[in-house]
Amino acid sequence: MKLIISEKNIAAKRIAYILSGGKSTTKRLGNIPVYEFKKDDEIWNIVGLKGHIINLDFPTGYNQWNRVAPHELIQIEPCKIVSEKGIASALKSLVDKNPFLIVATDYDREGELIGVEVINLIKNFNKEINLIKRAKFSAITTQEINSAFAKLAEVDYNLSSAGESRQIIDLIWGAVLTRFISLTSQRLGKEFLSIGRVQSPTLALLVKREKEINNFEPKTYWKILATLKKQKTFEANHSIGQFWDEKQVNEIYSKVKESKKATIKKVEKNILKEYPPTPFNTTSFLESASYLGFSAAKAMSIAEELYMNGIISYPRTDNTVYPHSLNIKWILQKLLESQFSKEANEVLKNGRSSPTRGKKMTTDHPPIHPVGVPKNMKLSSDQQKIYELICRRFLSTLAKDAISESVNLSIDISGEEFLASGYKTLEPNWKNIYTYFKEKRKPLPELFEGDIVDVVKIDLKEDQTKPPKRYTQGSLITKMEQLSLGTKSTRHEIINKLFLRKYITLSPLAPTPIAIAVIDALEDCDVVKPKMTATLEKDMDLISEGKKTLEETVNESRQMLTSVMITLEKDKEKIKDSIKKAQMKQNTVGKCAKCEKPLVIRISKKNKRFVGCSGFPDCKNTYSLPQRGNIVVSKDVCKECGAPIVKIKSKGKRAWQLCINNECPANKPSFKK
DNA sequence: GCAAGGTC
Repeated sequence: MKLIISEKNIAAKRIAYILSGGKSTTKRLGNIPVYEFKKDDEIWNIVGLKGHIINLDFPTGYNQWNRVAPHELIQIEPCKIVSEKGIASALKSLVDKNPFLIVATDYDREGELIGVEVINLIKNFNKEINLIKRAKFSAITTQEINSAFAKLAEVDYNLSSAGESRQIIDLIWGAVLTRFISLTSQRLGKEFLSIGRVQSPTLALLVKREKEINNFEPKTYWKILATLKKQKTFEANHSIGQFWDEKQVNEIYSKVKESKKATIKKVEKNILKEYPPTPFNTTSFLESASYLGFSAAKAMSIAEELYMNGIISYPRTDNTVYPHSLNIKWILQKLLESQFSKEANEVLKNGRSSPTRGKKMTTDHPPIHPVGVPKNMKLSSDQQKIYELICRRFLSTLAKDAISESVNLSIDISGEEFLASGYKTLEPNWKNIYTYFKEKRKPLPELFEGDIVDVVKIDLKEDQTKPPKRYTQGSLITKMEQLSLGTKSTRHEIINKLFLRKYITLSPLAPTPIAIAVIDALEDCDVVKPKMTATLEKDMDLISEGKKTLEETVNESRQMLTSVMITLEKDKEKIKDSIKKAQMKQNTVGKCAKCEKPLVIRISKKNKRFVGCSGFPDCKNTYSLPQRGNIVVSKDVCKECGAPIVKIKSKGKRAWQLCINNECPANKPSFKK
C-alpha cells in the first residue's frame, strides 16, 4: 500500500483526482476524509493534514507562571504535543500494513517540517516503516504531479531541522520574555503582555512612527500660486515651490501680485507608457483591500471563503509571477460568462503579449487569481467587493499599457518663473479595467511657446509641514514583508494579536501607552528588532545546507537570551514603574467629579471591572461598567452630567457610547436627544 | 494564560 500525506485536505483531494484519473473514492476515518484508489495493482491512500499537526510546548510542571522563574525555562527541552488528534488516529489506522510513505506537503521549509512531524509520529505507531520518499511539486497540475510521483526524491532532514530550530527559538524567547514582562508588571491572567520575534518588532515600528508624529515640529512655509486662464483656468506654482523665508516670499509676491499677463516660455510634452499592476500576492492583495476599507484579517477571511467555494485560487502566496502551467486563456473564457465579460473580451482581443510580472517569484502557489464564476453561490456585498478586486486585478495584468501625455510649462510672470504641469490619459487600456486609482492630476489647456495668457489672480498661501502619516494595516503589512517579519499566512494575525493584547488601537492604527512602555523597556534587546529574524533566517539557511546543526543554533540562541535576561532582571524595578505608569494613563477615563483626581478602570476582587477614583481610599467615588465588550477611553465628557464617556466595542456589534454615570439623565430610558 | 507557523 502507498500512503500519501499532503498539507491540506483540498490538496489531497486534487492529487488523488490526478493520480487516479478521476477514479478515487472517499472514505472517512473518524472525521477525516481519506482518498483511496487503485493504481498499478496497488492500493493508494491520500490523507490531507491541517498544516502542523504537532505543536511544541513546555512539559507540564512548567505551566504555572508564578512557580517557575522565567529564566529557568531557557534550558528546558520543549516537548511535542499532538494538536490534531483526529488526524493522528487516522494515520495510526493506516500504517498497520507497512505502507510506502510519500510526503507530498508544500515544497517549502514548513512543508518539510510538517512531513517530518508525521514521519516521527507514525514511527511511534509502527517501527517497521522504512520506505519513505518525498514528492516535490510547485503547483497541483496534472503535469507537475505526475512527474513528481514518477521521480520521487528524498526527505530533506536538514531543511526540516531548520524549521524546527525556528520553532524552539520562538517558543523559548516568546515564553521567557512574555512571562517576564507579565510577571514584572503584574499583568496576569487575561491581561498578560506578550513579546515575540515577529510581534515585538512590528509593534516597535508603530511606536517609532508614533514618536515621530508626537515629536514633530511643524514648520511654516509659503507658496505663491497663480491662477491663469486661456479658455480654461489652470494653476501654476512659483518655481521655488516652498519658501521658508517670509521676507523673500513677500518681496517676490509684491513683485508679481499686480500682474495681468503671463508668458509661456517653454512647453515640454512627454508621452508616457504606464505599466499595469503586477499579479497579486497576499501582501499586495491586502494592501489593495486596505484601500477599500477592509482590515487585513477581514480581507483574508473573505478570500478564504471565496477560495473554499472554488472561485479564486489559494490566497496565501508570495508569488507575483504567473507560472507557465497557468491556463490564462481558459480562465478568460470562463470570465466571458461573468459580470466582467466586457473586460475579458477586451483582454482576449486586445491584450498585452505577455502578462505583467512582479519582483517576487516563488514556487509555493501561483499569484491570486479568479478560477471560476460564482454560480451556485450568492455573494455577500463584501465577498463581491473582494471578488471584483481580484478579477479586475487579474484582467488588468493582461491588458495593454496605458498611454498618457504629460506637459510641463515654464511661465514668466513679471520676471519670475512659474511652473505648471498637466496630465492627460490618451489610451486608458488597463485603467478602464482596474478602476481603483483616482487620478488627481488635471489636463492643461492647449498652449504653445510664446502664448500670452490672462492672470486671474495670484495668491500667497501659508501652510505648515505635516507630520509623517500613521501606518494603515496595508502599509504595515507591506513594511513587514520588506523586513521579512512574519509570513504571508501570519502577518494579518500578528496585527490582530497586537490588538487583542491592547497594544494597539485600530482606527487610527496607533500604539497604546503600555505598548510604548514595553517597547522602551526592551529597547536594547534583539527581540524588538527585525535583525533577530534576519539572523535566524541566515542560520536556518546554514542548517539546511548542512553547515550548522540545530543544536548549535538553538544553544547560541539560549546563550543570547540568558544574557538578555541578566540585563532585564537588573532593570526590573524601572520596567515595572514605567509600565505601571503607562497602565494608569491607558486606564484613565477622566477626572473625578468629587476630588479631581484621575478616574481609572480597575478590576474588583470578584474579577468584575469598574471605574474607581485613583484617590482611593480617601475618595470612594465609583461607577459601574458593562462587563462585556472592549472599552475605549476618550477625552469626551457627558453633556448632561459632566461624567466621562467611554466607547464600548463588541465583536460583530456596532460600537456605542456610554456615560459611565448610572444616575445621569442621558442613561434613563425616557431620555431622548 | 506564553511564540510563530501551518490550516479550517
